[in-house]
Amino acid sequence: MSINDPEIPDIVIRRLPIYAQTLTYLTGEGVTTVSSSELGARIGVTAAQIRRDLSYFGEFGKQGKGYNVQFLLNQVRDILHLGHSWGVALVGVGLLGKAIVHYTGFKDKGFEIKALFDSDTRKLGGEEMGMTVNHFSKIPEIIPELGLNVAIVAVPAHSAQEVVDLLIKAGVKAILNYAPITVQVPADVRIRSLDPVAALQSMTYYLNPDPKARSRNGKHSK
Amino acid sequence: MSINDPEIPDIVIRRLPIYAQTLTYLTGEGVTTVSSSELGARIGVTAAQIRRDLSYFGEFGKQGKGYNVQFLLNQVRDILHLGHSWGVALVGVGLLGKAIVHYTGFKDKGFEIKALFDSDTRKLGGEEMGMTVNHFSKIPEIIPELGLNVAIVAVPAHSAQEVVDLLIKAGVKAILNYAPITVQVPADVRIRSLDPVAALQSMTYYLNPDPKARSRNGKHSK
DNA sequence: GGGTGTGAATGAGTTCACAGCT
DNA sequence: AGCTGTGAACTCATTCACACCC
Repeated sequence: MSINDPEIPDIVIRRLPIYAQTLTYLTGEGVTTVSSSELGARIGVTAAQIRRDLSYFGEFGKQGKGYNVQFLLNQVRDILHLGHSWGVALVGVGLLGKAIVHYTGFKDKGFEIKALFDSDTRKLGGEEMGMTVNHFSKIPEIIPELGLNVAIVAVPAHSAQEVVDLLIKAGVKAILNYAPITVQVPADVRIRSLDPVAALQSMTYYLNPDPKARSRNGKHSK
Repeated sequence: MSINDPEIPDIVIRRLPIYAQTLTYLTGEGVTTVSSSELGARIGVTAAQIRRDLSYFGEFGKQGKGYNVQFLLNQVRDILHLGHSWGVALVGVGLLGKAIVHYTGFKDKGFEIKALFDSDTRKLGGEEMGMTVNHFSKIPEIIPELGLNVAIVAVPAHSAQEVVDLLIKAGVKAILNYAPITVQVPADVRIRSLDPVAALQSMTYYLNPDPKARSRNGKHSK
């Protein structure tokens, strides 16, 4: 029941990292015990949802008491396989790619970038954080060699599908995509896309389209 | 019916930018007409979902024909209020913040960064792309002055809530949050968070926790 | 008393399937 | 013939509400 139960909804899986994150902050604050309603309030979901989500994986709480923060955090981390460091390939070493390589958050959380790829001949052979930049064509060789099955794609939209196809052929099973385009992957490969512009566009729907009018008549203060 | 219909599910709104993006690529390819099944195949959703989503806003297609790509794109852009440029405040000018300022994708898509804020005294008064870096304390003054109601938060987790509170008091109604923490906002404010680590963690659930074993016995090539 | 875990009820979102238009 | 727009059916997700336990 713990190994890859396909009946657990993906939407539940996507909430687990938020639970882990929040539990981590709670340990940092010295909180040892938390109830589903306290945790829910902190995350912005209902207590029932927290309890239902966790119930897919086991019984982690104590009636009348709540959850032991450290214990629950360990459990969630186990479920997500966060116990060891995952090696990651980064494709695309432009402005965004460089910011990603230098961001310490990945390594701190167990995702260590171990190989860099780009197609720009001016970048090839260059170094970032002690790693050589290899051409796309080296993907089929280097990725199996290093045993990587996680990749970050930070290339322009027009080469994203090509890059993703190469990665998948090389054995990658999880892809974080920064390119603003929908990429096709087979069912046994996971992909998540981060598109800041799409996120902004989905919020402007709710905004008054004429901000000048709003600021002029002072309606901006709620 | 076109102005802020609250019965339209947010999940539909969040798909519209993807439709707009895909329709934009289609115009670039010279495609003039598209059916719901073609568009769905491209995006990875069903034809029925496309038709249902669009039906919340009007009747944009022609039976037996499909949708005119340019017309549908214009309609979706109107719905999302993408017709003009939105002024944006950026809070946090660290590595990530700098990458954001220099990324041309925001301006190209109508989100123009017009003010920079940070709390680090070493950065204050400095410039990025011709804009001065102001202290957090200037938020209540500068944001209403420029009439901004969209903001990007790229500060460390520990100051995210404080910054968001300041922004909201200054009139911001839409926030793109890069800090890996859940931030509380009132119901009339929209917030979307981008957390690359959380995205990766939600995928490792599906992966074999021991990649060494996988690469050793060659199971990576499917 | 306080809080979990979970059947049952409800609500939300997706897909079916087809009438109707071109 | 081909494809939209949409009631109706269905599936999936959330919330209710309570037995049970600490």
